[in-house]
Amino acid sequence: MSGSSFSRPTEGELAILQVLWANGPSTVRFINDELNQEVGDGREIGYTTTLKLMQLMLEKHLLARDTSQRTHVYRALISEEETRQRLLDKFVNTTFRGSAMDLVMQALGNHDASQEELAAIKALIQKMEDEQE
Amino acid sequence: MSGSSFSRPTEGELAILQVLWANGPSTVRFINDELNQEVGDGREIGYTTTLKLMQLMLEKHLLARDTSQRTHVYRALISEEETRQRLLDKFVNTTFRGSAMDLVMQALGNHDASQEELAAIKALIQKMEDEQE
DNA sequence: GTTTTAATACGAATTATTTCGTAATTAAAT
DNA sequence: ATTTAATTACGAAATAATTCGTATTAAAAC
Repeated sequence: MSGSSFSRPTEGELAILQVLWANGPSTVRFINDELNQEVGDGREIGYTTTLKLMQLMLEKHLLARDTSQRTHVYRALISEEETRQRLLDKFVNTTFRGSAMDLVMQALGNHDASQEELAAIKALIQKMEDEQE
Repeated sequence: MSGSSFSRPTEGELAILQVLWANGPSTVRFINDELNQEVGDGREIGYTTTLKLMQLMLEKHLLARDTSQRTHVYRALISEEETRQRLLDKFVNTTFRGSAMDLVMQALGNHDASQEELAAIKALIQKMEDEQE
């Protein structure tokens, strides 16, 4: 299991995947709109820029598309879960020298967690401790 | 506080910073050796490649150097803590849609944590709950 | 049916990052 | 002193990622 070989998505590719994961199969137009309405500096991403990137992602087998209609509908070929895990592993290695715990501690320490969130984490830890024996 | 403006280090730059953070001020030779001895594919990073990158980092004010000796000694101008936090924020936003808790849960879930590590996290959570009131 | 609008395809320019070759310089070794 | 080895400086090539212009085509509006 898990020996696949798709390249890690770049930042731009990831942004597109996020839209697809959040909204399901979508057109280039929709994705480009979504990317642009993320309030920011004012920089606009051109339509053909998004189109080109998605066409490249198609070649890399990150996406597939339905071309039965004139307006093509794209969908993600990799899951959010798998991608997150892959990027997380990489991030832990490069930024936290491989220590996932250091990352957890820092992520916890610098964000206000709600009561519920803390409870969820405690529950997970409890479960891990139970399984540990 | 904290409104500084250094650019996020690239992957290559980060690797160099890691060596400097771990070993303190170092020469190009030492850093290049460290980077290469990370067992891997066999790809060797050339000495001048590392040198050039470090010279560029100098211009970006990521590093400073002591040129009193023929062999220059470089040191990091940004802290590991600050850099980790900056990269972590970015990573949470791009990969976990801003949810640090999602990241924590996934990082916890996919690594075997030792008893001590779990205890440390529990202690931190306890502290946060106490402070929450 | 003609015009307008919107989509795709594709090449190429731009920008960022990494890589290295070569020359010049300095120190060390012989 | 001369040779050898190591270092810095610097330009430029190679690679990766992003961006966009323009031509073409298909549908929709008129």
